[in-house]
Amino acid sequence: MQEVKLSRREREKLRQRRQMLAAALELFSEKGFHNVSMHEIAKRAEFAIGTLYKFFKNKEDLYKALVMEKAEEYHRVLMGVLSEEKDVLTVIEGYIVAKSRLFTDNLPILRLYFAETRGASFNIRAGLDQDIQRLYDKFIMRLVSVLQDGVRRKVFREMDPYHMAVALEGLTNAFLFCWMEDPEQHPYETNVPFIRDMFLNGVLNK
Amino acid sequence: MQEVKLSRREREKLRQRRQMLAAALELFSEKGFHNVSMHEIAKRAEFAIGTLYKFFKNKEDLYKALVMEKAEEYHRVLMGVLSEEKDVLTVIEGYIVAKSRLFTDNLPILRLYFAETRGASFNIRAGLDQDIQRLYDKFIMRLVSVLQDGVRRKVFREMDPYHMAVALEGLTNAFLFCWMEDPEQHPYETNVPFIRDMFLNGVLNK
Amino acid sequence: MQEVKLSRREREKLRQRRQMLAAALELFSEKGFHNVSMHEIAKRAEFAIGTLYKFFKNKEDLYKALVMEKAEEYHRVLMGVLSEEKDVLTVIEGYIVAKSRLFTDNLPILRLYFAETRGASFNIRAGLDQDIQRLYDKFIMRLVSVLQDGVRRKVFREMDPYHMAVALEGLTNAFLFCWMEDPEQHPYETNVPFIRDMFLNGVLNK
Amino acid sequence: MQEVKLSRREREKLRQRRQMLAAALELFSEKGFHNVSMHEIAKRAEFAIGTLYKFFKNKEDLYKALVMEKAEEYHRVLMGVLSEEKDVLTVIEGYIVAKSRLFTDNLPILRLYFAETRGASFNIRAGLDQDIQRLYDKFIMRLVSVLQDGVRRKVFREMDPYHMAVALEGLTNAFLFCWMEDPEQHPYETNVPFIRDMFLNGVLNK
DNA sequence: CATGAATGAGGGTTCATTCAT
DNA sequence: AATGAATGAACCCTCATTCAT
Repeated sequence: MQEVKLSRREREKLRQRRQMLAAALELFSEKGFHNVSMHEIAKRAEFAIGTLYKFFKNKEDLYKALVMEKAEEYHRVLMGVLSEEKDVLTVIEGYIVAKSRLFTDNLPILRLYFAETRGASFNIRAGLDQDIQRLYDKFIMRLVSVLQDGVRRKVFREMDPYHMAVALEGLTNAFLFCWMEDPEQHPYETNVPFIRDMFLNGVLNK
Repeated sequence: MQEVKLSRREREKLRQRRQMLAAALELFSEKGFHNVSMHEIAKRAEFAIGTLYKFFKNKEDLYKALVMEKAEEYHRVLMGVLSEEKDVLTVIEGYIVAKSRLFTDNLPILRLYFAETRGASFNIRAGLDQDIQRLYDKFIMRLVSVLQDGVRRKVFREMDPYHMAVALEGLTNAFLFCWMEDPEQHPYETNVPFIRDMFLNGVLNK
Repeated sequence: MQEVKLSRREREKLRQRRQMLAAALELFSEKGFHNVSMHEIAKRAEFAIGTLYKFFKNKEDLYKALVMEKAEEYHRVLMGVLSEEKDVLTVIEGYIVAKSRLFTDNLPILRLYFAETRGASFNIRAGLDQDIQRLYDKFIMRLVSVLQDGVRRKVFREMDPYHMAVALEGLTNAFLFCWMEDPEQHPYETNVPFIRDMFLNGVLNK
Repeated sequence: MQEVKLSRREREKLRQRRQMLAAALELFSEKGFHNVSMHEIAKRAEFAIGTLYKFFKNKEDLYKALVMEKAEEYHRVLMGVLSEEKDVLTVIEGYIVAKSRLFTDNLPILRLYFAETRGASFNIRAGLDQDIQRLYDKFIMRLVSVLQDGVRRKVFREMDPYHMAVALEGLTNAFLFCWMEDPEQHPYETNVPFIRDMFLNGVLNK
């Protein structure tokens, strides 16, 4: 929508920015934040180092932009799925499928994403943590409300829907981690139904 | 037992080593591997930088020693629990309890532990990854064999025990992460039974 | 000739490089490789340490560049003299004169040069040794062939021309060392004819 | 003579000192002054580092002791030869032979010796230079007086005997350097007569 | 406005030397 | 007297960032 309004100059800028972020993503996911230099990024993106600094005020800022951008994309996709007006079970399955696909399509960013949302996020000083956390909390709240709805409709047992959400997150992440480590051995097609059944067995009203 | 044999000199050495590792753990878990300097660690441990290098031949070695030491301790504890000669359900519950306690008692090291066993560890070049991975693989295999036994005894449904293990890991980790982030909100006492029920509902033979 | 083509930028670069090498030469010849720090060189050359590393990838590289540059210059000059189409005696005398002048004009580099062509250069790990050695070997072979020519033409006695070359080198070096240590006492004007006579008395056909 | 007076304690001390110097010589001549650590020397000599420092107040002192000891030995030997009551020609030949033998027997120390008396002696700060220089000057003066005597006796031409000495030094060193670099190619047996003839042709009265 | 040369703080590491035991 | 653990100054080098062109 708003894209219509962009001048040629602004579009060009955006293209350059994307190019830089893409180069940075490649390098960061290959070698990690601290093992990549700004010069390296500039070179890979085919810009001068000074130009890089015109777009991002420092290395941390670049990193944050990179992770946030992807986090927002994920957020958008997953929130979209959770907001569909379908019955709970379909929504849940849809969520599992969508998340799996997200992983499958974006392997490189995932290490970064998890490095930040989970555990090992001391790479980067504060700030980023909070922004991502906020996004993630919003998402969890949405998931909780979907599950709560399922409880209200007696599709699920009487359980704390927050716990249910945590369980679902744990199950999906665990299998997707397996897939990340060895895609052949743990294919998408086996994981998705297994996660779904495992989850539903734990929560469905008998 | 063997400690009786240690000379005063050796005991002193061990005490120093522990002091250094403790200082390093504090700093690494506060700021991450790359944001901590050897000088900083030496200072916090109250030794000269040269003394630090007498104990650990370089920064990576120190880090590896730190993480491996803890990993081996966890491995020992959890393997012990999984090897008890009790019925499967008791063993599983015992495992959940033990893992919870391990987390509860060792919060600082956990970020490091997860940074290494899970995804985002480009912090350290190879080597460590592999050693820890090997330990973790061994543990998973033990867990798989416990679950497989449960399947054979018809306690559990006919399911791939590896998948079951992944599911159990996913559930425990997810709840323990929650606890890590906000211990008050997600107390140990609520988490353990929830994890257990969630897991068992998914796998028990009806 | 080719200098005409250099852009202002390139000329500036060259000037800086020369400045750094000059500073390094001063310091190295004052205190030796190991007693000079890169910071010291940078400071004396009036550049930041980082700039120094833009030009030379490490300390050894800088040292090697310094020594090789001069070695090549000497090589060029002396080879030139030995290649002139004159009678052997003139060429030999020309060589003695040229070598003396080279010493006289480049006192500081000489200690380095001798440190490398002669004996005591464990300062620097391999590599340089070989490159310089190769250059020096080439030069000696040229000298040998000049002397051999003299033997063929019956100007010199029937002697091993390699031995003659070694003798000539020994004589020139010895006198030039004396001059290096005390230029007043052992002036160029007395040394040159003495070296020539001494050498010729040893080799001339009577 | 004075050794008779040494107590057992003092003899033991001397033995230790020699052991340390021997270890240091091995290491220095293998790797050069700056690439050998005091710990390394202590270890090779099989003493504690502290004991090393009881004998030599610092690394430079150890180095100086090492080089001076050998220098004095050489000095003694060569001065002895030059002081024999024989005719000049025999003395000169004796000197060439003795010097050759000294080289042949003490290859390891030679690189150090030349590093200090010639050219590349910035390894060590002043002090050593002067002491060795003084010794060497004494020796040269002795050589000069031997040669002067030859001139007086009309064995040699009317030449500056100092120049003659320098020439003799240059010739012997050059051939001995060749031998150092490739002992097979430049054997002692060919070098000695060549040096003698070369020198004598330059100086003998016809 | 894009560029990339220049900067220098700060990191990991070594090793000569001291001193309590 | 002999020891060797402990020290910390100083080294080489990297890289995020700035700014004149």
